[in-house]
Amino acid sequence: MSDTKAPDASRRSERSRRAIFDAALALVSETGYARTTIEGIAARAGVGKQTIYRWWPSKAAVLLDAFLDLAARANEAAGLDAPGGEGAGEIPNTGDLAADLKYVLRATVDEMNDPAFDLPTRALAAEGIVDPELGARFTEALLEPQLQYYARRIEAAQAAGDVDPDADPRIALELLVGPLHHRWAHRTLPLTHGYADALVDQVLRGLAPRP
Amino acid sequence: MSDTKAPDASRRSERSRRAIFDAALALVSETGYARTTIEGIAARAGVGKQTIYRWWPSKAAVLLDAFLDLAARANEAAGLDAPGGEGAGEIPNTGDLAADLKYVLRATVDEMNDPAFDLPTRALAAEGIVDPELGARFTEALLEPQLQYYARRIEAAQAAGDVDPDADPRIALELLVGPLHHRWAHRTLPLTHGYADALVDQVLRGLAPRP
DNA sequence: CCGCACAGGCGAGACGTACCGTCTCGGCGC
DNA sequence: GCGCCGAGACGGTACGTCTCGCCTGTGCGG
Repeated sequence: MSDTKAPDASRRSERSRRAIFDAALALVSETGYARTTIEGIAARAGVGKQTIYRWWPSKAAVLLDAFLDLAARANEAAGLDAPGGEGAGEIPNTGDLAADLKYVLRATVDEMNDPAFDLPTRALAAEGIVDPELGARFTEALLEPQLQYYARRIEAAQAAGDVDPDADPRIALELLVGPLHHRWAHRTLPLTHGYADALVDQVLRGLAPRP
Repeated sequence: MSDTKAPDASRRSERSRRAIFDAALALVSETGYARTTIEGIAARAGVGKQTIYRWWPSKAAVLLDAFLDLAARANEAAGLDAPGGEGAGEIPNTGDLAADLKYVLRATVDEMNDPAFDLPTRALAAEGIVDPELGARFTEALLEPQLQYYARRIEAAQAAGDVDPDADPRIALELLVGPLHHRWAHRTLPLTHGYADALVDQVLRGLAPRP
């Protein structure tokens, strides 16, 4: 109904799929997203253009899948659930909420300052802002799982009595992540570890249990 | 040195400049930013392509200037001076900080839910995320003046003893604006007046003066 | 203060290039 | 042998540059 024809996924070439991901990520990091073309990806991957058009609706969709594949493989290679990277994992719970959050936010700051992560992420975020469908996939597959880690850590802190049980964990988590993304997106001020720490301290003050 | 040739701005046609702004804004709101082309703007404005390429480096730069021009004229029409935000002005100071902030954040929520504001802003924000030079102009001319309104209102609250004098107004303001932009950009959850209110309440709890 | 001369911005559109998205081939692997 | 594959031709669109005369604002000389 929606598509006039559906390709047979069971006969899909895994070799081509991976080659397209590699080529896409390489071209974006080398020449930038804007100058990366589908024809260029196809040529670099040694693949026919139709093979890309058959499986993806847009250049951004290719890059998103390439990014997800990269994250999945990174997670897998990292063994189990060692935290830190963008594939990331659960937020540590040492019992010191402030320290745990600072650890994670500092890691996020480092990622945002790393061009290898920064450039493709900017391309995807920008496309997602304008294209609701792609943005939904981006949010669902990459952003929201990340946010849930914060939610669970904050709920654990509530259970431990470190955070006001009446506080909304969702708002709390957005208070941590929103300002960081804001500085990153609009480049208003530099992203430093000191900023991450100050942010955590200020937010936590508002989350303290009431007497 | 930077440009091989600099056009003579004193001989510039004001009529063409305005026609280009009008055409750009009309086309973006009618057909969307992605489908808006420089050739289309030129044709709609009754202007040669070269006239656009002579004065602007990119489609996004045209739209940014058109947006700024629109804001400037709106401000002018709104009465006095007070340069800065698109329609905005100084944040009211009724003595009730929470109420004042909720008023402004609710207005921001309304703007973000208004397609006439939402669509072109998304286009500019997306372009600014990817293009540092355009992003800097966007931030400098539109975003930062807006943020300064918050800074001044928060500093006034500090002077009045409603906010901890040790709190950093910059971080405080990002705590208000960051989460809002985050929801807007990534469409994670709906933007409502209730959310704006909850945000203000939570942030203000962390800003209360200490005993 | 006026009118003439001209540099240069103007509308229009031709031009070569790049990439789009579609389509059509054999060929080859599942 | 079905259908995905690599390869690439194809028409279409928009890019950014360029080349026309036309026309207008600026500045000079009277």
